[in-house]
Amino acid sequence: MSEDLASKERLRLWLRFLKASRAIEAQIRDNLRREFASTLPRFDVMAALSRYSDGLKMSQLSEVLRVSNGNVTGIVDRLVEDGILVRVAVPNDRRAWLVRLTERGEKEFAAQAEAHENWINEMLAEFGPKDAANIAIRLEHLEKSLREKTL
Amino acid sequence: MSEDLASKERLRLWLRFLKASRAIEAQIRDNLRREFASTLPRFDVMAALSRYSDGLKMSQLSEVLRVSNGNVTGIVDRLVEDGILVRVAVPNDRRAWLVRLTERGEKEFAAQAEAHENWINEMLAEFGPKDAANIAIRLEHLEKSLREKTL
DNA sequence: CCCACTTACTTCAACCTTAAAATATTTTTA
DNA sequence: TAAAAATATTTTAAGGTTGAAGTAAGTGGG
Repeated sequence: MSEDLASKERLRLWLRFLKASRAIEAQIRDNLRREFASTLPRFDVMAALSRYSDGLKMSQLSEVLRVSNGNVTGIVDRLVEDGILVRVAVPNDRRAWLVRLTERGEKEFAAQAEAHENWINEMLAEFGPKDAANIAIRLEHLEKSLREKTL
Repeated sequence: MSEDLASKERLRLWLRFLKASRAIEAQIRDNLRREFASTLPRFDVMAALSRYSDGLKMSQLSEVLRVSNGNVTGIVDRLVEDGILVRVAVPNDRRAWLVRLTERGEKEFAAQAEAHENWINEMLAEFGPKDAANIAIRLEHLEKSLREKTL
């Protein structure tokens, strides 16, 4: 089983994949910290909410981000403290909260998102638009097949 | 700047890339937890040390893994408690420690590494050996160019 | 109506992570 | 050689992450 050559090549692929992914992520974290005094998880929450202007319930947010409920609680707590988000009560269900970007949060996210796109554009400069599109589609397939396997 | 189409394609590529990478990583973490009651950072430390049978100094370990010094301290502490690693004093330098796998640590790592290779092999089954090799090389370039940019 | 079940969210304990400060030791320099 | 600088590591504070346990509120069958 472990002398299978294809298996070794796939392992090698994964190790490269992980290394590249971590390098890019580290750069983004660093930039967010230095230029916006923020973090990637905070950015992720803002990005998710920017796509839902009506807001999301806590559970929907953790679903979208694929992280645990308790995790979202902590990040949202801090973003609310900072005036980036608001929690709004949901009519007819006193258990649930709707979370939305504040006006200030929207402005802040717009600035961060533009910078973020530029960082990526520079880091992935060696990929032409066609290459980028092709690989993106391939990765989409991979991610989908993984999701099916994990059902 | 942000209406550049290539930029949008690269951003899309990065988001797919990150999603796939996180999905694979999550699966590995889950498997490590369930089958070995362990974690990915612990696995990474063991993997690094398995390539250096003479051991590594703490600073070398954090260099190889590209994580902070303090981080390595905590993970190694726990692995030492569990009998997976030993800290050995370095002659002529009382500041430094050499960290090595114990015999038990080596056996434990061998078992985990084999399982790990099999998990990857299944998850990346849709990549043939040639594809895997090609993409791996491409990612190696990417990672190298990122490292140069960050110098 | 009420008791069991489910749902929405928070809290908790343990671990991971970082940057910055602290400690201890070695090396360099004045 | 004493003081300063550099090196090796740990500690600390703040945040992120999870699974599991806890709290509160809605839902439904008997």
